[in-house]
Order: sequence, then C-alpha cells, then structure tokens
Amino acid sequence: MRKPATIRDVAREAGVSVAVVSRVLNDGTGPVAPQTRAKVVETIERLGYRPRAAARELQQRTTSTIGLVLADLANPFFARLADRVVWEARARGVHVVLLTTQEDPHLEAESIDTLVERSVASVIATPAGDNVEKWARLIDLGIDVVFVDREIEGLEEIDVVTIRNDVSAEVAASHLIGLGHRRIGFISGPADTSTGRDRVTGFRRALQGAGLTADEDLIHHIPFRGDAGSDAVGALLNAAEPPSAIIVGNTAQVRSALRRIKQSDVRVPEDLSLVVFDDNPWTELVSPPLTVIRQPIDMLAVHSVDLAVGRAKGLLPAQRRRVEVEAEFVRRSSTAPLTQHAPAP
Amino acid sequence: MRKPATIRDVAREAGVSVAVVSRVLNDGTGPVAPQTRAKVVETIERLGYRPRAAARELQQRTTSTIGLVLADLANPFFARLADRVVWEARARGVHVVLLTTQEDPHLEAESIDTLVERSVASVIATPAGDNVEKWARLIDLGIDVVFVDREIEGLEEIDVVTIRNDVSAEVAASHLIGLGHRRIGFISGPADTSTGRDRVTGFRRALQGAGLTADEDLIHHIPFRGDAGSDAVGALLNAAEPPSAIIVGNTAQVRSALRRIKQSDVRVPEDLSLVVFDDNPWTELVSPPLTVIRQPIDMLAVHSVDLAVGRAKGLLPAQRRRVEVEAEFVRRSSTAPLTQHAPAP
DNA sequence: TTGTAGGCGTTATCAG
DNA sequence: CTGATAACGCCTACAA
Repeated sequence: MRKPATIRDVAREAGVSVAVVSRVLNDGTGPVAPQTRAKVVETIERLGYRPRAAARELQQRTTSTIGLVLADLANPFFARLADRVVWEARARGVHVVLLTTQEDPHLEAESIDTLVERSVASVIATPAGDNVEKWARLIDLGIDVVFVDREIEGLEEIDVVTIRNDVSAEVAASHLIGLGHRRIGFISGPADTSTGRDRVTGFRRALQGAGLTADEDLIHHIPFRGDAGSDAVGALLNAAEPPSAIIVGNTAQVRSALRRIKQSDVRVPEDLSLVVFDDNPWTELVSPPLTVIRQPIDMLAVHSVDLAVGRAKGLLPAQRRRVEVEAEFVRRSSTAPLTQHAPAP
Repeated sequence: MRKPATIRDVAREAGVSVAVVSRVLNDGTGPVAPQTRAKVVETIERLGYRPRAAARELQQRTTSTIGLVLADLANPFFARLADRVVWEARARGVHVVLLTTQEDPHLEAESIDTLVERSVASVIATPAGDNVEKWARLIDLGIDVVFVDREIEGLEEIDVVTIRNDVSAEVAASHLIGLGHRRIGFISGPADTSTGRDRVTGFRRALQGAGLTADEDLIHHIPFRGDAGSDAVGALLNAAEPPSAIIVGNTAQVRSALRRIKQSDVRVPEDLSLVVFDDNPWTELVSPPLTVIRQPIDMLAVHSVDLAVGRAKGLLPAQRRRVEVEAEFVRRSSTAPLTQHAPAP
C-alpha cells in the first residue's frame, strides 16, 4: 500500500513547478513548452499519477459528478434508464452517484442532503414525494435539477424530461375503444404523482371523445411498491360488471397484475384485452405477447444528461426547459376486438 | 443562488471557533459543553449548513464512497444487485458511484482510473476483462476490491462473493438427468470468464457422475452481450441429433435464447426441457413458467458491502476472504421427464 | 514560458 | 472544555 503520488511529486521528479504540471493536466489553462510537456507527461505516466478529485473539487466550486436519484432499480424501467444515464454521462466525462429512494419521501430527503454535501454539479431525479423545499434548496445552492419521468408541482426552475403521459394513455384507450371495448379498467400510479394523474387524464379524454362516461369503479390509483396490482386486478375481475379490457398504467405493478390474471381463468385476449405501460425485455416473451406503450428510454436519458450537464456548465438559457418525447404504441397480441362474452369452458 | 455556508460561517454565527463546530459535527472527536453544542446545532440548522464532502475527503485520507463497477444494468440480475448494494451501502452511511463497463475491458480500465481519482474507499465489481495490473494498482493504493458474481485470476488480495457456480450447474444437470435426459445442451458465458467456465465444469461433473460423456457440440460458450443466445439455440435445435434439454447458464442470454425457442415449433417441456440461470421477475410469467437457478441477490449484496466497508475501515483480518452463498434450484414447469420424441403436429 | 504563494473547507494537533 | 493553526492536494493569479 503505497501512498499515491501528488502533483508535487510529479513536479519534483520532472524538475518543474507544480504550476506547469497543473497546466499540462488541464491543458488550455496556460502555455507549456512542448518538450516540457513531454517530460511531464512521461513522469505522470511513470509515477502512475492521477489528480485527486477531492482536492480539485475543493478548489473549484463545482464537480464532474452528477447525482442520479431513482425510485427503484429493481424496476426494469428505472434500471435501463440508469444504464443509459450512466452511459451518456460517461460520454461527457461525468460520473454518477446513484441513490435510490424506494419511493420513500424521507429517504429522498436524505438523498438530497447527501447530494448537497457532495456538491454535485447537477441532479437527475424521479421525484417521489413532495420534498418541495428540499429541491428548492438544491436549486438555491446552484445545483441544477432535472426531473425525469415524473415531476412535482411548486418548482419553477426545474427542467423536466418525460413522455406525454396523457396522450400515451389516450392512445392506448382509443385503441381499445376502436376494438369495440366499452368498459375499460385503468390501473394507474398514486393520484399524487404526475404520471398517476396524467395517464388517467388521457384515459378519461379518450372515453369522452368516444362519447363514453368513465366508471369510477374501474379506475384504480395504487402505489408503486408492494403488491397492489394483484388486488386491483382482482377487484376489476370480480366487479358486478367486469371490464372487457384493462390498461395497466403503473409500470411497477405490471408484473403483479399479470400474475393475478394468470391465476384467474380469464383468457387474454379472448376474455380480456390488455395494454400495459412500458415495454421491457419480457413483454413479448409471455403468452400472449403484450400490447404496450413503449417509452423511449434512450431519449429520456440523452435529454436528461444533456440538460444536467449543460446547465452545470452554464451553457443553457436560463429558462426552464420541458422536453417531451414520444412514446410508441406497440400492438402485439394481448388486445383483440370485443366479442360477446363467452366464459371459459 | 446563494453560496453555501461554511464551517467558519457557523462558527462566527454561533460565537465559537471552527474547532468546536467540527467537534459537534463528528462527535466523539473531542469534548463539547452541552450548551455550546446546542447553540452550534441550532446555528447549523438555521444556516442550513452541510459540511462539504470534498474538503473532508481531502483532509482525511479516505472517503465514504464506494465504487460499484457492473457489466450492464440492463441485465435484471445486475440491476437488482445494484439496487441491493445501494441499499445496503446507505444503511452503512456510504455512497455509491456507479460505473458500467458494458463488458468492455477498455471501459473497465477507464473506470478503474476514475475510481483512483475519486479515491473511493473500496470497490465492488464484476470484472469484465483481464485488467489484472489495473486491479492490482487499486489494491496497491490501498483501495480494497471485492469481486462479486465473477472473478479473475492472478489477484491474491481480492475478496470474492459468489454463488457456487459449478455446484449450481451440477444440480441443474442432475435434475435433468434424473428426468431421463441424456443429451443436454449447455449455453454458458465466455470461456474466459469464471462463471462461463465453472458452470460448464459442474455440468460436466454431473454427466460424468451419471456415466454419461459430454458431447462437445452441445456446449456453447457465447458472449454476454449481443444476440448469440438465439444462434446457440438454433445450432442446438438443428443439430443432427438435437438435445432433449437445454440449460442456459448465461443469464444475459436467456431472453435471446427463449425468443428463439418460441419462434421454433418445439414445445416446452414436451419436446424440450429448459433450465435457466437466474430467476427474475418474469420467469414465472412466461409459458410455461421456467425452472431456474435462483441466485440470492440480497446475500450477494450484503456480503459484498460488508466486505467492502469492513475492509475500508480496516476491521477485517488481512487474509482474503471468499464468500460462497447457496443458489436455489427452483423447479417450475419447463422441465419434464424425457418422453419418446413426438414431433409437434 | 515558468515559478511562487495563497486559498478552497475540514480535521487534527496543540496550547490555552 | 475551547481556540489557533498547520496540513490535505490542487488551481490560479501574479511575478519573474
């Protein structure tokens, strides 16, 4: 266990001053004679010297690190988002500190504090609760925040990157209506989340557009965590007048919902048509392959990182930006035209 | 955008010296009178002061950050591992810098350099290539490394946390043999990875134990990335004498392999029994539900973090530690007794 | 083109 | 119990 070389070691070893070494380190900072540079570079190589990030960050005001605050990496949607964000960030030379909230506002608050301590350059987050003041404090400290996928109200200066949740839900519902379905169940996220609300809004709009009225009993707002998807499906299936189609607009609950459907004796799509939010590696592996709304995760990641890094470098106009990317409706085999209800044998 | 308060601001505001503030910050460092402490705490609260991590790290030699170097977050196995690691780390008050290698040794090498710069306390990694010298350098700098899931040779002082890959594969194969299968295909990871090798080793052992000889044509080493799983299945299915069962020991390729099987007209488990490595949220949602080897991700995470943090705090015996946790064989419906081959109608 | 010196915010070591 | 003050490693004026 050797103690790492410092800039001073390099300077001494190369027979120059620390200033010169510093200049070749971050070149463009000042002039360095070609041969001097060569000598320094060689020495750096030989000593295996690497500038110490902490020292650098202390002296500069900012960092080359961004914070990524996600709800839950076990959810494939967030996992793939993280994957792309890390990738895009690396391409821009920035590191990612990863924090998860498990949808818990308290943990989220803690995470925000952590990010302040680390004085990250900026933050990409899926807000979980209403830590409005906490987020505001970040902004106030000059740490730029980008909300991705979800958003919360009461914050002016925060960029947002998301799909058009209302439109996506509307498209899904219209598809089902076009197939003749009249009673459609909708399982959404919590009513106090933007996605939970917006998707229901779009759903309602589709119904209205078709001259239908929404049956409130068919609309379920359920938590992201836990196993409520199963219960919601159960309630829907056991309703006096059960729906002929269900849209699961709560990505985290798709699995739970699907399991419940499999356990029952309803057949998809013969007895029940199904559209779920978010495509992922297994939606086309199940039987039948699922009709889905596919979020363009790459785009979400690219824009988030662009904004986060761009803001940090101060090369974006002050005005808050809102980026809405198109989600894609992918029809597979879990949706079919409404038929006279023929109970399973 | 206010500039954040420093320890000096707090000291001045509270009418004490910075030393006192520092002591209440990390208490146990020295004595502080109760009322003085109260005053300081109040001031800290009022000013919203948070100690700056960079300054702290500069002065102390170490960090409360660990590096997590994973191959690919899009793989649910790694995603869930990351989720648990972040969780366990937080429970111990440490942060996680996440880096992905995409299985690329070059990116891995870069990642290691990054971790040196950040002077992380320790690193948890799934080694991708043979960056032996790079890893050795980390060790040499006093940064402890824990390999999880995989390992590479030539490194003495690195802790390893993994399942018993050979035994797990052996169990899977024995299960199939017990069902009467004689020709069993095995799709593994690259031959230059520990998992890729060990699983095949166990597979061979099972065959030998049953007095069978392995047909080398039925053993495929394929990359983790890309779509080779599909090709491997194709080759197996189209062999002159195709296997009656396949074990997919390459977690990342399960999906690809499964897709290919679905496209073909072989029925699972009637025509082909199937065991795959690693359980995940969708293995029981597909038809038929898959028989799997389930890795105890929680355990992998707990032990990795324990080792990483424990080492960093220097409270572990010097000797390298090797933790092997039990994987679980979960029988579902994708395996069945061998029958006379009855081609699909 | 190169070198010197001050400071970034904390912690730690001593005296008071 | 409390208060100066010297590091920690790097960057950046400012001098030479």
